[in-house]
Amino acid sequence: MNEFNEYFKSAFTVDNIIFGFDEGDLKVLLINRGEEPYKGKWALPGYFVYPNEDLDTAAKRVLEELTGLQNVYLEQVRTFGAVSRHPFGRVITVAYFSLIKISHYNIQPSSIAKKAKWHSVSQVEDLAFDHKEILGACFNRLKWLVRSRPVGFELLPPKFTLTELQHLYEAILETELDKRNFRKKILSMNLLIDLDETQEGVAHRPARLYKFDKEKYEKFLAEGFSFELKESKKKEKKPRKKVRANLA
Amino acid sequence: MNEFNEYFKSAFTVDNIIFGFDEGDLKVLLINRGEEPYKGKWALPGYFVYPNEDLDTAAKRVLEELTGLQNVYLEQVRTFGAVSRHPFGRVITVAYFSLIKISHYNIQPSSIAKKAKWHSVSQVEDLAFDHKEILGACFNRLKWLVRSRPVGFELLPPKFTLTELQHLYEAILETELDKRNFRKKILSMNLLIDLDETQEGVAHRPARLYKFDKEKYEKFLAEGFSFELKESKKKEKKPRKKVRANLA
DNA sequence: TGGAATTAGTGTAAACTGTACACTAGCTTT
DNA sequence: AAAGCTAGTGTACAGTTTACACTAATTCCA
Repeated sequence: MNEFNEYFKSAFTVDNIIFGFDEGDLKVLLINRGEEPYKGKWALPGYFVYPNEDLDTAAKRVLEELTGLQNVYLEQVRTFGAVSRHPFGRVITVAYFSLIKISHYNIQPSSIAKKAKWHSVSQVEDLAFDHKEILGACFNRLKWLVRSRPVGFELLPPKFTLTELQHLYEAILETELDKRNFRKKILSMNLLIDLDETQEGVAHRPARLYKFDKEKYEKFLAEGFSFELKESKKKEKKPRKKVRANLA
Repeated sequence: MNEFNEYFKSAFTVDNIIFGFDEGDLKVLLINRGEEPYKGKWALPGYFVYPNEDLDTAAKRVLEELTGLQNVYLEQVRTFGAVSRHPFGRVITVAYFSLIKISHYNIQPSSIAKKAKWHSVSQVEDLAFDHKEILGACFNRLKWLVRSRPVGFELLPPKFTLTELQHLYEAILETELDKRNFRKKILSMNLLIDLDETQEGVAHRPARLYKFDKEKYEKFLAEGFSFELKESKKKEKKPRKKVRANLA
């Protein structure tokens, strides 16, 4: 297999876009570049893939070195490999994103982590390389994902209010949602556990706290449910005969 | 930038899964491997990415060498890079798929193309490497895609009947569809041009022929319409005030 | 040549889902 | 005790999806 290394000798990396949610805003962790090219610019966290390391493993390593976090939601998005995307040579990058609970994030002692800072996704401009495009692709995938599966919880603290959850969806989808319809829909998934607790220290009526029923969700997944946000656990109303599937 | 080539020196390839539609069945073009490893097994078409070649370009090259076709629908799906996916060394592969009109395909004179053969997607078993998994990922993406955008036409000849179109959707979605509902939905997209022609040489009532209105579709896309299959061109019924977006 | 065979083509009603919309409840602050 | 703030709740209408069965047009064959 000596043709290996003849055709492709360039650098191979992963970028791991780290999303968080804070102050009602979707955030992304960016690194201030300390070296050329693009010295001083903000860039997405990433690193080379080691020869004996799977891609997912490399992405997790990037995350952990930056945040100390493990067991985090991770999604591969797309691979960017335009010939001239790096001015110093050919670099091919597999883009991932991670969803973390920003409250669990502690700045790490590594030199790279010290250069990291949260930015509002909506205000990011002018990143190094083609990182703006990569961020856009990841953000779009996240938008799609949040409509398809209950991943929003990955970004919230374990206990949250429905209003917080709604603000999260609004931040990701970049739209306003109707409060009553949102609650109806979310509660109809039957994946929230009402903790029978309320907020404390707020200067108004305190809201109920909920947590995500991860066990139930994973049971559903294991049973092969596709689990769109659409699906509602209805109680066997009129079981009308269904012989054929239909579109959309 | 001498760190290049220190971390990652392995092979970098694209696979391009070529889908076609024939005899009411979704087909995939597979190559019979003439060499180790997996000699004699069926495999997905793919090749190394050249150093000065974009990923999409490499995928198009793979397609063209095999089929002679250009300007074909191409979609990047996912990158496969498990350490041990190739027994002879580290190989990272970006998986693409292409949708071609099988009637336009002519066997090419190259030696590789002579080893290519169409297989029913539903009957594929036991491919080389992790190609079964790659095929599965591409097929799933195609399923999603066909519900989101009118790409099915890429797989049909320029003139087709509604029944042919329905069979295509059924093959991709692996389900039966209701004839009347399917027609209603497809026609409500307003993207089919009724050619005022009918089939010839069939032993029953001939069906009307349609073609896909590509110009109209591209105009919509350019205007930023998301264009889900769901969208129907309704004629401004009761324009009820809408102040807020809602979920799903 | 007429009837059998085959596929094309068509509408409606009921169920379900999505959307718009406004008031009361409960807590804190002054 | 009133003002300020956010939580929490239901209903009606519009739109979409689904189930379902007969007539129409052509060829084939006896």
